[in-house]
Amino acid sequence: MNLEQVARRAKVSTATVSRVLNNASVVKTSTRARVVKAIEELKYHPNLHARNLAGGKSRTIGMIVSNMENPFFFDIYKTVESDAHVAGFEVVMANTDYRSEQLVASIRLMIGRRVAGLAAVVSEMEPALIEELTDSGIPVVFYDVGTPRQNITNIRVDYRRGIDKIIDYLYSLGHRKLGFVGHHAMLGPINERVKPVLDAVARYPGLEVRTAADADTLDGGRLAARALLLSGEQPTAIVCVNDIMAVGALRELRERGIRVPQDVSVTGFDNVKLSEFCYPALTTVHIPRDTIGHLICDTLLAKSGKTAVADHEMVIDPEFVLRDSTGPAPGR
Amino acid sequence: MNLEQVARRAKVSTATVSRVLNNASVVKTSTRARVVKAIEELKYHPNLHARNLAGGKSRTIGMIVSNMENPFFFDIYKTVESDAHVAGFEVVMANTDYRSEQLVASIRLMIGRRVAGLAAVVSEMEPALIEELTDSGIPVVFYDVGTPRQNITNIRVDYRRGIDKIIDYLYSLGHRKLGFVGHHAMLGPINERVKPVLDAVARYPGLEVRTAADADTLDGGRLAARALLLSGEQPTAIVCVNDIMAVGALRELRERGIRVPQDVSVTGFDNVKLSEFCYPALTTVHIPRDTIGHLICDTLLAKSGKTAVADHEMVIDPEFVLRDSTGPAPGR
DNA sequence: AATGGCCATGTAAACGCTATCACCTGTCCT
DNA sequence: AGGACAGGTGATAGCGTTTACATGGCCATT
Repeated sequence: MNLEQVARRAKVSTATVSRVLNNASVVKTSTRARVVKAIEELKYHPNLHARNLAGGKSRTIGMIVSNMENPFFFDIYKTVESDAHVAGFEVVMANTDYRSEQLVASIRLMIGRRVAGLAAVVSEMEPALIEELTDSGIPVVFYDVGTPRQNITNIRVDYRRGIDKIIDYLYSLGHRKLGFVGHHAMLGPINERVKPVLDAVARYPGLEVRTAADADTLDGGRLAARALLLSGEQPTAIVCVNDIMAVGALRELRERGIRVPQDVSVTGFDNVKLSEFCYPALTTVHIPRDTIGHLICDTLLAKSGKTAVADHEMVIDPEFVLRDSTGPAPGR
Repeated sequence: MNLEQVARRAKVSTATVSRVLNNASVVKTSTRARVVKAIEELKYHPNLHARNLAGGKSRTIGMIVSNMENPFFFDIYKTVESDAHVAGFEVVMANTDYRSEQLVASIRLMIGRRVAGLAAVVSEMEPALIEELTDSGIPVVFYDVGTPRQNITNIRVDYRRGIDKIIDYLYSLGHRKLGFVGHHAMLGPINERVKPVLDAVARYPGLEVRTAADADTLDGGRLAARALLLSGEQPTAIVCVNDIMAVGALRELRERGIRVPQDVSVTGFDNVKLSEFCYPALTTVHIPRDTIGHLICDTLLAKSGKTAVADHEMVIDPEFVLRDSTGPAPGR
């Protein structure tokens, strides 16, 4: 089951078998045929660990995401994987579920695997970990977190602009009492996701917002919406941190007999496929996951190859998408 | 960045460092402390490839799924991963997207990685591949495909019973013209998924069914439903191969102004979380993904350990779940 | 004081590959 | 005829670990 046995059977040296395996074209056709035959007869599968060890290089890129359950992350993963395959790379994925111990474990794992590049599409990242990654020398792309460094490239979405577009629109429809549904990963005094909402709200006279947070799932969205509805005055619009939670909110409203958008408007974020399929279809903001995926791959593969790609930081401007879940504030 | 450097720095041999890394308790506390210090100072991360090579064992289990986009697969993955972590194993996932070349590549990859166990949750599997896996000696669990062998365990869902329950119910509500929405992976003369539908239909006098197939996605469901609606007489009920496609179908009906369930009933399969959150909530059949995940892990981890678990084949009986997407046939 | 054991550690041989270098044939030149 | 050269192949030294096996203290036993 190893090179040597194949070599013996094909009556060549292990070096030659290795050449055949790696498509080095120097092997004579007849020899190659003998080797291939031996490989098949023995059902030989090269040991990837040995290969990586000996070769020193990895042809694998790692990707760490916060919550694969949210199609947003999967969409990115999918385009990264497909780009990577084209370039002859594999990608191994790790899901942290927003747990920071899991993040640490995943990063260590990826370093241990000596991946050729690492994409971290996660919402939180401690400085110590960033340090660890910097020192590892592995090319890294962060999405939405951290700052550019030596071997670290950043891709971020102008979340603030997206929120502004949503709030502008809702304000223009007469909404004055807003609710914001976020997820737990964004708790804390001043959060990347909540702050823009608060700031946008502050720009308009008479505009108010209350926030609630829960898990980044359908159920979480539902629960957060319920919390909003149960505490204080009913908002006329609920702004959600992403589409999944918005779909959860939609259900809570429906079951309470609150009509969307007649009684309450709801907005999502990301423009995940599901946002078109839920009822009513979500007004949301489009984040181009495919672009993000391509950017990640280009960066990682270019770095592991020759020169650095464009810049160390790129920001994406999201686009407003109007659908059926929003309408004029009631009584207007 | 390797064992030797750490050893040098801690003034011990590489063997001792290795012992520290592997928690062998024979190391004197003071020595251990020195080594740990050196490891941290050097930010040393053991090379997993070298480890696997030298150790011969892998502590990684592989999982291959057809379509990670469908939450059904993700749910299984998630419980497998969590069980595996508890046992100190990693899991690497591969997504085939229903492409058989990709399946072949993924299997080869897993064998190359010398995984400690492999879960194949895919819809098609050529005999040659099964052969390859058998020979590899890796413990394998198949979901819904193949037959038990030497090192192969099977888990299957009694799909037929699930379908029977759905069709019985629809028939009792007066439905006589059915539509079936399937996905491409199940094309071909007699299919595992279509056959039970045809058989069930054949049992009832006056019951008819037309089928359509498309991709296993929200869009696919929508398109397949459209095909059903556009060709021939409008069915009074649409049975879908899974929840995702059913949600797609729901949208198509909604946009055509066809009311569910007043005009047309719709059923799903799997009882994915989304089936509660779509509108109307889907009548479906529950497949316990967590049970499947546990079964997979138990089997794989037990095998790689000591004795074999229970049997070589286990079948799961799905449960009918009544919600709002089904009702009496129109005019009855 | 010599013997035996047991702990803690060191030495070195795998593990299965890749990659460098050396070697051997022939060809083709001069 | 004698080299230079190139294409094809073999030998072998790593790659970074783990894991026997060997070694050396040190204490308890006789």
